[in-house]
Amino acid sequence: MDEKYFPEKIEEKWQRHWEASGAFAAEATDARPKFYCLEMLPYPSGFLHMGHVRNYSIGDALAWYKRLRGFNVLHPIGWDSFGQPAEQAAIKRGVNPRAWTEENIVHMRGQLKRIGVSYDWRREIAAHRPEYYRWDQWFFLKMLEQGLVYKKRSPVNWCPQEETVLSNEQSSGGVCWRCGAGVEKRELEQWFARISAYAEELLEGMKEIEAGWPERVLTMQRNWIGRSVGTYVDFPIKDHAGAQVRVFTTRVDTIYGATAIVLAAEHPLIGELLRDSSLKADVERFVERVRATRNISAKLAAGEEEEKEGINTGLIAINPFSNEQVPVWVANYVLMDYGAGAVMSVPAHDERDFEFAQKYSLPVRRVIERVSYEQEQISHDPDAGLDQSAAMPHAFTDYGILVNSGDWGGKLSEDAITEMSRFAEERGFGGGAVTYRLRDWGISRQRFWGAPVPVVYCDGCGTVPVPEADLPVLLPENVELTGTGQSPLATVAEFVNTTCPKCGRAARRDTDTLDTFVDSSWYFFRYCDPNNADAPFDKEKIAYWTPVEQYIGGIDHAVMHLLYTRFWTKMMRDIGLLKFDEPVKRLMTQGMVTNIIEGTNEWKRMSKSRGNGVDPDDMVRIYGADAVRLFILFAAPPENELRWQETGIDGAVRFLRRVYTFVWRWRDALRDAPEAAPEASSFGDAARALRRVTHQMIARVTEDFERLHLNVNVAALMELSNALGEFPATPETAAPADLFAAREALESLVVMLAPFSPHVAEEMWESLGHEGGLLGGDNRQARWPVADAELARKDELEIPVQVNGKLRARIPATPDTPEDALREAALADEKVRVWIDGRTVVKVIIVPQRLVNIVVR
RNA sequence: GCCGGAGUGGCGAAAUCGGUAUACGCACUAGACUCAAAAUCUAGCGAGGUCACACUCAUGUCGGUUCGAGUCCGACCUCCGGCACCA
Repeated sequence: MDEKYFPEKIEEKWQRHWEASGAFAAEATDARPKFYCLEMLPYPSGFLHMGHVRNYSIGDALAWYKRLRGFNVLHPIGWDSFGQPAEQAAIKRGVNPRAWTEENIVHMRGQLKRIGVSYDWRREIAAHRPEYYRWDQWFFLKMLEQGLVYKKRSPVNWCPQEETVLSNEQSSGGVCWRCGAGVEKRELEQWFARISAYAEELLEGMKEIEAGWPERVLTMQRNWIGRSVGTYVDFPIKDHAGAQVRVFTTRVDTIYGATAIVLAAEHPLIGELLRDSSLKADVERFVERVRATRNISAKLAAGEEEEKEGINTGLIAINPFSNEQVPVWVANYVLMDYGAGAVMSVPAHDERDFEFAQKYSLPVRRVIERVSYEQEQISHDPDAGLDQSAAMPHAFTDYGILVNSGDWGGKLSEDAITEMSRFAEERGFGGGAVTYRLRDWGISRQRFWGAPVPVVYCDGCGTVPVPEADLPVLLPENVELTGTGQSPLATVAEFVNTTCPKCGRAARRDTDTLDTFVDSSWYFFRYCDPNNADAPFDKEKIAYWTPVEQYIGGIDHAVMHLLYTRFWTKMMRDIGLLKFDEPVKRLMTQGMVTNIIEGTNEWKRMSKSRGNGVDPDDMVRIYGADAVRLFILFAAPPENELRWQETGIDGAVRFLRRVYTFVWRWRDALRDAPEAAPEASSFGDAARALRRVTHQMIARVTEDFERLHLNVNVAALMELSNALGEFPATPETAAPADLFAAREALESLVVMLAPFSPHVAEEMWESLGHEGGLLGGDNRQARWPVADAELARKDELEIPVQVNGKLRARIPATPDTPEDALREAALADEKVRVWIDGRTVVKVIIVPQRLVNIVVR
């Protein structure tokens, strides 16, 4: 140990020590309790940014804490190394995506090591390596076998910028999740994973993780799944024997108000039923126009709503409840892929139908009234007192009481919905139904830099899965990438042309690759057994390590990665690979790291293009990794936005330097400190006070670690350091009991500092006379200090005294002062007397060890 | 529009249960050391009020419950995030 704190020297030394001693290596054979601490794996863009540093500092603090508490901690890292940026770099700059990716990984791995994150580097994985992606392909085949993956032609989201299909989750809000371009609709044949089959379970499963996941992530997933309970009703079509239109509604109670049936433009019945109609041409022209405008959702992205447009098909549907005849329309506001692709239009009770009816002068018929006293009275004669001629200014969408609804009049909406639904079922023209907004996950991409879809097309045998033994289907080298919107693999004859695994004749390979979110859906299972060549992982090993105790990452994956991985886990359970339902017990979503944009007062996420980025390497060079990490964890609670202010790092450096100086000053004297705690009576007031703070802070840091209140933890460490600074004994004059108290405080401080600033903590620990490091080779033990509640207890208290809830005085007491004595002392206090003299004391409330409140009148 | 979350000093923030509001840090001010600066150390730092006390006010606003509310309940305001023709 040098006299002065030189981070660069210390940090290099301990990084080497950790690597050489395997300090962070974990095995599934360990007898200690396990803890799986996971951070979202980075995309190897080439450079670590402050958001990464924050993410990994949070995870690392927890990993260190758990290790020091005696847990066997799995803390791995890897690379989400397939994906667009590599391909874009290839197209724009002609680089080789594999070489580009590998170089980036090398650079970023170096950066991570310089920050000193405690990963078990032996477990490092990268999605773009065949040893990894062959298992993506393996899962694909398993799912194909189970019918959980299928191919279908349908309108899909197309990013014109990246020239590929996107899933619904990746085009949420009408824009590409990565590049922000407005997404178009295209009709294409694509592979889908049947996530919708798990909609109910994904919703139900949230109960299990509710306590450990942030409310907003659960809410976002709940909304995304979009469960909706309603009724479907079949409307027969007049003059077309057997033909009928199915509609879905959550408000079957309003069905007597239906004045039209409205179909989505893509509805299959349109072509079928209009064959002989004179309106055929008009309707078809309209349908074409709607489809064309749907291709551009940039408007949608801007939050604009399209104007409702429709056309009457001339067809007539019959309301099975009222037998009324209503016209069948086609309109742009009805979506084909939700519910039944058709709705009953009830202008009086639905805003959208109302707007549509206004435009096309469709009748508005009120069938629900607000429940009021008057309505109660007329409920025997439901249609009495209704002014049907009165124009409604807008739709009435609340529940209420049915009117003008045949035999159902007078019923409350809630009851009518249940009863009418049952009625429809009994009569065979409908029934209760649950629909979900969640649609299947499109997993094929027209891109090069991904895992090839392991499927072969044969003229004789059709679609043939690649046999497991032939995996991996290798991504070819040296492919020219032009970015034309075609799957680049289609241009590689040696790749495309193959033989059919079934009949052996010439056949063609599928030229799409898998969504990178497939890679990230199961990567943390692979960490448990990263080199397995026979299976994605050994079942026993993942049974030991998973589920993940704590997952840490950005909120941006709330309904992408975090939904897919839950689905993937359930799928793996169903094919017998594991035995639980939810992969992640606790989730923490860290806040953004922002920096001010020069010349403004706007704080925005750090980014190179905005010019407000801060390079972690620079910060480490100037302040040291320990100070940077400490500052990041101290500056704000982990889930809040963190505004980058470099003056704050100075504070962190000052604190580390102060602690370092304490160690330097005391280290020699402490060698003479007694091993065991001396008699209680031998401690002086100052030593007792120091021990009190020490044990109070141990208790606080330990509790707050469980809640990840890391910023408060750092504050507690600073308080402990302040207490050490105020300790009047000096190394030269200290009595044995003083030395004991000082060592206890200093060692507790050093150990508790390790999760935040591990290098300097190791250095100080060594300097205090300990060998082998904090996680010590053969000497693996739980070094986290244990709080002694007795020692933490104050022996002299100042009890606040309130009069009518207002603070008026403080009286001295001890923890065992009896209540009677407290009451007496409070009532006798001079300052209190001023407020109670001449009044009647009604009662005195005493909260033991906390306060006295005198109630007077 | 619907669904979530949050409003506390100049700033980042703290306050398991309702029990001394503002811990810890940053910035700032003054002092010590120094020829000087930096670094370090010491002290101060919610607002009003006072020589100093006392006292009054203060956790977005208004009301309620309670001996006592940053914390619980009701209404409202503002900000942030998500979804968005989902029938």
